[in-house]
Amino acid sequence: MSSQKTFKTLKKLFPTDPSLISNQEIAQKISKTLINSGLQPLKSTPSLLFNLNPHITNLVLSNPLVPPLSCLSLFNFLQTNPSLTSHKPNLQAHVTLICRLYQAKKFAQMKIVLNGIVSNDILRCPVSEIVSLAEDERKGVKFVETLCDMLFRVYADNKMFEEAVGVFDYAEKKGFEIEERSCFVLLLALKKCGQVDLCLRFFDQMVEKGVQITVHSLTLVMNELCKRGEVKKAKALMGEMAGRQIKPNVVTYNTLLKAYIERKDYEGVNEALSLMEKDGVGYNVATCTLLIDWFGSCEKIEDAEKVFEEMHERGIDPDVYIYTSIINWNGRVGNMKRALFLFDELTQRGLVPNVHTYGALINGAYKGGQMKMADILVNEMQSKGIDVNQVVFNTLIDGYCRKGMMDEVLRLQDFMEGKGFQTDVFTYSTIASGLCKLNRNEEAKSLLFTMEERGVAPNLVCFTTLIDIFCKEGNFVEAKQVIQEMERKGERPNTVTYNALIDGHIKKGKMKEAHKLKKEMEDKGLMPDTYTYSSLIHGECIDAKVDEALKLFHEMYQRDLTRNVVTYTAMISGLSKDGRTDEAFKLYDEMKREGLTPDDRVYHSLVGSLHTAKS
DNA sequence: GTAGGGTTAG
Repeated sequence: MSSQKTFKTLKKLFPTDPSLISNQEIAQKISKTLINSGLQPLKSTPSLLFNLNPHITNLVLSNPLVPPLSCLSLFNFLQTNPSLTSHKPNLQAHVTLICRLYQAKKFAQMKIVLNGIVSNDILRCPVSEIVSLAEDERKGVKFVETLCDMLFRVYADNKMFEEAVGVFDYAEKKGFEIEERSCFVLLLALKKCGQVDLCLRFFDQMVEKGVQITVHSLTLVMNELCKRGEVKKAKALMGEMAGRQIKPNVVTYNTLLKAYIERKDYEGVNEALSLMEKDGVGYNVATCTLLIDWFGSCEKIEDAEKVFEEMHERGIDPDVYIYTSIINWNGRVGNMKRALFLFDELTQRGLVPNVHTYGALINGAYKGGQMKMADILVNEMQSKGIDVNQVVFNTLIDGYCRKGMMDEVLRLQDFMEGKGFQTDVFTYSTIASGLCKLNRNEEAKSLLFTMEERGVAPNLVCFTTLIDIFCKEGNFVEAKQVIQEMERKGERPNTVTYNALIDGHIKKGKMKEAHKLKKEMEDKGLMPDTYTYSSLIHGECIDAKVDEALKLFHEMYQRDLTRNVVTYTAMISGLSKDGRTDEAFKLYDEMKREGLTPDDRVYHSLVGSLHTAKS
């Protein structure tokens, strides 16, 4: 008897014993079942799958008569059924199924199967291996290209960045194109994971390899450059890309504007705005919000209000973001009446205030010492179902710090921790500065010194507070040590830090050292601000160097720095003491024209000057 | 798909 005959006889004798049937036949049987009745019979009669092996699985999956989605069902069943662990689909099965799904244009499912490969330690393999398994299927170049693109995205989604770049390199070498859209997915994932270096490097690679960059990728990268302080580079990149016909849009300009605004770079802001105009890029509501922030931070609330007003003329609808911003700046300058009016207006417009909006109002109320109003707002917010969050707690703590109610502060801190919020870096610096205001410097210092042991790393503000304390004590050696320590920890002194140093030196009569510090900060690219100048003007006036003070006073004008009550007071009293009464009164008028309210010190100086006036 | 809102230091 031939072996074939024996086989047939045996098959007749034992028709249900699948071990004696060829792979081909088993595959046929499973395929037919799938075609005619779907997965259900295989589920209810698992014995049909007992003799399954990788070859059979692959035969079924590649059978063009079995619908791709039926293949997928079988695949998933094998993958998840605990009694079939020995039949889990292998790499070839994955790739075969991917080919079938591609033909059926089931791209989302394709991606899920690919995801199964890359997230499985046993199946994961170089892209070339997947491609070579797929190429056997002879589906053409377009398929392999799509496969690479998709694999690239799947790696990006899984934060497997090196692997993603590996696919990019492979595709590039093979002459395949990875879509810009996919590249953007990687850039975004890298950004979200804080992998900024890799993000910037990959963008360079995209440019180098001729990926057709879009304004979205460009803007994302510019934003990352700005965030790490490389604003010039961001601007240059924008110019370079404009040369390649990639035109910046309103979002790109907003990104740049934000960077300049954060740096208080007056020239930068104006340059960005005029570039927008030149390019014919109109403002949107985000641009207006940025401008309100810009004017607000320059203490130019009227200009901020003008932006808000003109927005309507430009046909831009306000949203809750911009309302929150304008409410915030009004609250900060103590105009709670206007802030509350705007709050009503936003509600009437059908906009819904959120925790940010209430936060701005509450902050304004506390800053203006209106504790009752603040408490009412906190209750109102909660009654609307908006919970007090970490920021609002810190705002409340700051409010009580400003009132010097330190017992209440500690009670709030306990309460906040009881609610599951951490005492964070804001809480620490707020309490420390509260203690300073009460001249409890030693307690403030010890709080700032010990916060790290309590698990919160001090930041620039904390270090600056500490430096300020030492400077006020005239302890410049300790202050320098703090600077060294903060720099070791990667925090660079900013304008406020320098202001603390400058003011400390001035108070000890060290004008020369103060000017040296101003030069040093400018060399580091830090902009002296209203505080820097006010301190220096005050120092020069005390030194009776009124002309030096006036020089600084005019320098402020050239730099478009706002002169506040403190600046004017220092200058007016300097002129008065020197007997230059006319000039003093002229400044007094100018100050009032600027909308500033002179305080008692100004009057005192002016009256004093009338007695010492030079004849 | 990229950008804008509330908290801390003088």
